[in-house]
Amino acid sequence: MRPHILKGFRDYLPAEMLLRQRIIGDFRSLFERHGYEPLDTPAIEYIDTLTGKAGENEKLMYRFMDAGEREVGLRYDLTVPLARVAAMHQNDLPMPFKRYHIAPVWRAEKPQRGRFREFWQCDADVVGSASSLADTEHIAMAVEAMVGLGLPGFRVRVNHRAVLEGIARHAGVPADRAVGVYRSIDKLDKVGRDGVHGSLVESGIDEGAAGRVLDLTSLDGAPDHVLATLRGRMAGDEAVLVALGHLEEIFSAVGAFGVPVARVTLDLSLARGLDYYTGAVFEAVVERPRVGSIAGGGRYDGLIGSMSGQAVPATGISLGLERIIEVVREFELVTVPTTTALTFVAHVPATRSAAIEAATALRAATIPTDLSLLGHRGIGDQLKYASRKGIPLGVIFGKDESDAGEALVRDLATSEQRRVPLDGVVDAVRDMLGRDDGRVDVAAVAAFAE
RNA sequence: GUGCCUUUAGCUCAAUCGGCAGAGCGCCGGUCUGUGGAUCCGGAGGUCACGGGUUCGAUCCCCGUAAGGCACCCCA
Repeated sequence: MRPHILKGFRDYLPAEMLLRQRIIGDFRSLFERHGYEPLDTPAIEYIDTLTGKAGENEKLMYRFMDAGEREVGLRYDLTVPLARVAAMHQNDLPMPFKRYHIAPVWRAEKPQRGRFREFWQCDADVVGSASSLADTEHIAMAVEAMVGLGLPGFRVRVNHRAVLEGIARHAGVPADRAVGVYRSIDKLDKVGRDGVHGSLVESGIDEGAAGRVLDLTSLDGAPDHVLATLRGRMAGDEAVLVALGHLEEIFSAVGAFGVPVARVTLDLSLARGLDYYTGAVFEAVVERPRVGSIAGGGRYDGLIGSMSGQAVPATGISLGLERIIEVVREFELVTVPTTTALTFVAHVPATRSAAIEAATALRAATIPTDLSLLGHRGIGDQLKYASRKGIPLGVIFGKDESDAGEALVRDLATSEQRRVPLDGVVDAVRDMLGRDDGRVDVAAVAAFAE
């Protein structure tokens, strides 16, 4: 049988893994810095748990029967499993419960750049708080994640489901047509006013309603100004006024988190697909490369209650690892070492024991050390191998030095070399690594001023 | 899921208007007699994605499959 890999699934070779792990590590520390706790859940859930939440997207769900005739599915996102956990463990989780979850999810999409059938999401959610502060913190964390990596040109668009519903209602769109309307106006960016108008009319919305929807959703300007305008137009619609209040709180508080405020915009055309959203929704996008949204999220106050029977408010954000990596690659924002070792211990047959002992001492000192497996070949070949792998330092056990109870510590990039006694190897290595530990080198962060 | 494009050595790409496929880089070996990334010499490696068809003969034409990509749909 010839080796094969499924469409939309990938192997991650070491060079790729080192970059992925670096970024995952960044996100994990970001989440923990904000007081979120780790959670993991099974890849597979009962199909009942997964269905009825994501609307039309469910056609992309991997579902099958397990060997015990149970109908199961691969998780489609990390939010539904969280809701299940929250519903099952309510009494064990002090509310508000803040958790992060970094793990793969599966969707049977047609693959494209930045779009895979197996991909990783990095989620942070708060369960048990209806406060807009939770939503704001998530937006701020998304911005911080992107600023931290130096992503140029990203924007976070923010909207509110109830505002969207209010707009449709005020425009005179029949309730059963509202979802189609959201879908159309979501493309405002892409197809423009005329395009949206056309598709609205085509879907059976009358000209007047289509015009009113467009007038409201394309309101432009500073968020507080737009929100004030909407307040005037929607006076008397209590649900909308409450929602507008939430948006006002978000926009007035986000600056205090230290994020560049210009990156966060109110966009009344933003709809977002997943059916479970009930409140504020957000999405982060970049113009280049064209990989769609790189993060998204929102409030879903009804989801947990649909499983436990007890209403629990919740909100969260999801960072799309693969798409963010696409941007990082496009602009070469992060360089990671090509290998894990910082030193390479070379030796010849006569010095093998001394080399093993030195490697053991280096490892005990927590310096990642590659003990040469090429001791039967010349020192030159061994150093060639080490430098090809990108290991910064070589520790060389030649016959002469070894007889004198010494070894050579060599900087493989500059060829600078020190002869040190055996018990001084660890210190010499530490010292030479100190100047350039060969590790992370984050490129200069792009300017975010606007 | 729909439409279109792509698929030649490990990588990036040539060529053959249907007649036994090439380069650069990389890789392996040697040279350079304890230490490399240079030079020089030599070498391995391709069922031209896979399966069928047309043809005396197909990598090149036709059909199908797979993977990658673009648009749509949707989305991280």
